[in-house]
This record gives sequence, structure tokens and C-alpha cells, in this order.
Amino acid sequence: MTHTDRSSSPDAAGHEAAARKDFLREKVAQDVASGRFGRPIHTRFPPEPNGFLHIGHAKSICLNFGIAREFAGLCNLRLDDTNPTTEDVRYVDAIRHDVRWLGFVWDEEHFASDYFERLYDIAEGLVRAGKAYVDSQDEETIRAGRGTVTTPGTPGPFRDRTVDENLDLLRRMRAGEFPDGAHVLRARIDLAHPNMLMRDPLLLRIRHAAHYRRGTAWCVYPLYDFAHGLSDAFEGITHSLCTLEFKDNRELYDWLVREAGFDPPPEQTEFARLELDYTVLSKRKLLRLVTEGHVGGWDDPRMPTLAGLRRRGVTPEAIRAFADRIGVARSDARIELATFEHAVRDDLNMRVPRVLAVVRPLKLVLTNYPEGKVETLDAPLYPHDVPKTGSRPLPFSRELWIDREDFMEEPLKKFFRLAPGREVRLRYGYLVTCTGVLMNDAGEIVEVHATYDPATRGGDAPDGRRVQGTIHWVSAPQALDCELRLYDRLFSAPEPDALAEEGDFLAALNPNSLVTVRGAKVEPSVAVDPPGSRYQFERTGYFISDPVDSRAGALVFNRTVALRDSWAKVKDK
RNA sequence: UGGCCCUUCGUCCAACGGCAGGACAGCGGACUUUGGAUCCGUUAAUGGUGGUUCGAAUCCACCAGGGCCAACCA
Repeated sequence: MTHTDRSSSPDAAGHEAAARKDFLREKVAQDVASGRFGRPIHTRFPPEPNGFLHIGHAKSICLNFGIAREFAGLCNLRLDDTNPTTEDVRYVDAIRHDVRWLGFVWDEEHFASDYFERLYDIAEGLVRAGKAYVDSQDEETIRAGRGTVTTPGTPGPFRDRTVDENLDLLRRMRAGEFPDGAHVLRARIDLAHPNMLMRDPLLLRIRHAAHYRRGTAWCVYPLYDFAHGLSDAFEGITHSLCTLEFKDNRELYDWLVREAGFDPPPEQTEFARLELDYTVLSKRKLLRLVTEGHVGGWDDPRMPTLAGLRRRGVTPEAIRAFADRIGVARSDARIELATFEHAVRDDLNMRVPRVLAVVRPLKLVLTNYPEGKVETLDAPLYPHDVPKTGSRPLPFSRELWIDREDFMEEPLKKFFRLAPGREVRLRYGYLVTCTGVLMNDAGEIVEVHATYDPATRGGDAPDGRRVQGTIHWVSAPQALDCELRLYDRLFSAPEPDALAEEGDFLAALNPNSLVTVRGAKVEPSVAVDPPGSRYQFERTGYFISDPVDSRAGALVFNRTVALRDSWAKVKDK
């Protein structure tokens, strides 16, 4: 068997690489073919440890690691930790965990904070070359001096300081002689440059703040542009893939890497970031949802974070398949939720066992079934079209729970489920015919009565008669009580980001993104499964026992995604 | 308003001067002990105007629409 595995996988990988022709892979393929770098290609995934990774990062991870793998190259994990005020080890740990969970292994692990000395040396070199200077204007003045997108900036009074003066100031900045904001180091490029990023960009700023890795040993922190391209260069990155909003930064990236003398330099290529309907994918907004308590944390199953999706029951395979399906291009891409849900169902369908659970229980009494009798049915765990085997014992008795949704006293057209006088199949059980209902004083249905046909055990009628509907059920005496957490989209607007006033994406929060159902019923076979077990509750949806809150005796299931529901469409007509 | 980028079915991605194709969604049907899955069929697009060319989604120009850039964030 290993023989066939070995012979089929390289072939499959080859097909995969050949079939995928996006502009990034085309470019990399060209560079590999031309031998441009004279060594294997090298990519990197460079998150800042100031928040949790989300589905948008997953796209980038799949691209960076996927391309490295397809072209026999390397991929680093680099923590881009140049801002001591927002970063934390906690995020580093979460990032590592999430990348591994997604199924990727990085070749080298680096921290931008390990490059502070090297970056500082480059800064001195730039000063000596007359390419950088210490500016002592305050923040606001610097901003004003930069001009606007339509008007050029103007040089400030410190732009022409001598090399010696700059060097002295820079060294004293590093030595900690000045308070925050007293001076900054800027590249000397062109205050009137049409690209705002080239108007003497800031390289180093003073921050007397403890860095989670460097402590208080350092007080001149590099800014993104200064750190990023050079970090790529230090690591021998060949292809630096990033999102479209960094397009303008590329000019500065190239300038810095060239000034520092790297040849051949790493090359930045931008691609469109992922946008997904009915959620937000900005760390700033996600952080707000967490800190303001709109969700239960970074791993709330409604969050688009990898931690949230994991707890929701989504598999890494589904996320990777999703990333493959959406492709990558240079135009802004907003993906419909259905595309994501399809990837999730497609994966879960083939891997998780089926089980019976009732969301909103309604008692069904089989009046001709002997009282006290309990049968044990043998029910398959997988449907005929899933190539997996196995079964579990399923108790059946006189009193059952069925879903309220599966009974209508006055059935709508095309309603195939239980109604007075109607016969339906109890999944894996018997054919039953509804004979009536029992109401309380308020006129609410409290019990449905039916008779079962003893000749139909298992659900087949010996006389070949056909029934339209099959419904799920749980034997009442053996049923396990459980809590169901029915998750839905976090926002009710497809583009919460686009809402008029920035910040009021919160107004679009979906009040029904979590519906907690207590007193749901599930069949007893799941009692011993460990937390984190996934199932399909037949006819309802895919669920996972909550990895955090579910315990034996107090089961909690999160709905990963509902099943496609074509009845819902019929019903609405 | 200066610079840069983008524009192909409802959505996402292909077609790289030579018959506009796939996926998701939708619709219709088959099958079905999940109104699931699967299978079959089907609807549906080159933003506009001009130009180059035997031939343009593809090249050029202009227009329109959208995005990014004026943090000591990344």
C-alpha cells in the first residue's frame, strides 16, 4: 500500500502545480526557470504579533508556504515585531500554533526584533552616506512638512545637518539620552516626491517602552518600511509576497535594499487581500470586538480567526481547499460566504460520522408500541455515498423526541414531514403514521401520537410502499440532554467595513449570531467521545463538541455550518 | 485634486492577438432511508468610446467606476 502512495503523490503534486496558474506562480516559475537567484526560492510569512491570525492570513500562509513547497523552496516564519507598544508573546504563541494547525512547517523562525542592531548599523551607514538625517521637529510639524497628496512637502530646518552632527544625535538617540518624540531618523530622498512614502520617510523613532522580547534594552525602534525589506534581505528571501495596499511601499523597499547593497535584492510582489462577506478582517476591528466584549474572545466561534474557526469545527483542510478555490489575483476580491461554507461542508461531508440529535424537542408517542420495551437498532455512521464504514447501537422505544419543525398540524404545500394522517419514516427506525396530538390548556401541542408499523423495522416497507419524508428522532428515555450553540454570521451587513462612519461597523453586528439552545437531545452514543469530536446531526448541520466547555454529563455542541436547506427555499415561496 | 493600481457571468478565478472556460451561487431534472450528498442539464460576463490589426477580453488613447497612499501602525 505504501508502494501506491509513493508512486501517486509526486504525480499528484506535479498536477497540482501545473493546474494552478496564478500570476504569482507564473512569476516564480519564470524566476526558477531563468535561475535568477541562483538558489532555491525563499518566501516568508511575516505577521506582527499584535493579534490573532484570521482567514485572510490563511490565504497568505497558503500562498507563501504553498509556493515554496511547489517550487522546492523554503518558507520562513517571521514575527514582524517592531512596535513594542502593541505586541505580546501571547500572540507569538498563538501565531505559531495556528500556522502549524493549518498544516505548515516553516524552515526558519525569525524575529524582526533580532535585527535591531543590524538595522541600526545600516542607519549609521545611511547617515554617513548622506542618505539619512536626524529630524528634531515634532510629529505634527513633520506631518505638515510632508505636504499632501496634491501638494509637495517642504524641507524642514534640520534636513541639512552635517554628517557628524547626525551621527552624534543618532548615537545619543540609541543611548537613550532623549525622550520619546524628541528626534527621529529620516531617509533623505525627496520631499516633493509624487509617492508620499518617498517624502523623507521615517526610519527610526524613540520609544522608551518595554519590548516583549528586548525588554528595555532598546529604545530606537525601526518603522515597518525600514525593517521589512531589509529583514527579507537578511534572510535571503527571494519573493516577498504581500497585499495590494503595500504597492506604494515597494519603491521605498527597493530604495532601502539597494542602498544597503543587497544584490540580487529580494523582490516584493503584491496580491489582493481576502475580503469575506458578513465579517471583518482587520486586526484593529477584531481586537475591538474582543476588548469591548462583543464576542467571547479571539477564539469565539463567530470570529473569522483561525482560533475561532477551529473552535467552530472548521478543519484546516477546508480552509486550505477554500484558499485554493478562490485563487489569487491583483483585483480586490470579496468572497461570498457561500463559497466558504461550501468548502467547509465539502470537507466535513466526507469525514464526519452521522448522529441523531433533536434541536427543539417535541414528544412523539407510538401508541401501539409496547410500554417499557427498548430495541437496539444498528445504525450506520456514514451514508451510502461516503466511503467509510462503521455503525453504532441506537435505542428505540415507545416515547421519542422529534424536532418541532418536523410536525405541522396544518401542513404547508410540499411539506413532506409529519402531520395528522401522514406517514413518515423515522430514520433507521420504523414507518409511523400520525394519529393525533395532545394539547395543553393553552392550546399548544405537547405530544404527537402515532402508530408504528412493526413490519418496517430499519425503515423499509416490505410491501414497497414509499413515504416522502424521513425525519430524525431520539429515544426519550436514553436521550442525552445537551446545549447547542447555533452560530450564524457575525454581521448582518455583507460589508460591515463599508458602513458610513468608521467605527460603526459595530452597528451591523448580528444580534442573532449566537442562539443558545438548552435542553436539546442527542443520542447516547456520543456520551464517551472526547471534546472536539465532530458530527453531522442528520438533517440539521455539522457540529463539534465544544473543545472548551463540553464535558461528559454537560455536553455542548457548536454548529459549524448548517446543512443546505432546500426546504427553506420552498417554504418561503 | 497628485501618484500608483484595478475593471471578464450575481461572486471568485481562467483565457497571455485566433471558438470567452471553470468553480461557487441560482434555476430545472434524475437519484435518494438526510428536503444532505451525488449525477445531468441550464441561466449568466469582457464598464464605455475611439484607434491599431485579417482578427482585440488581450495592444494603444481617452472617458467612467472602484481601490491604495498625506500614523513616530503594519
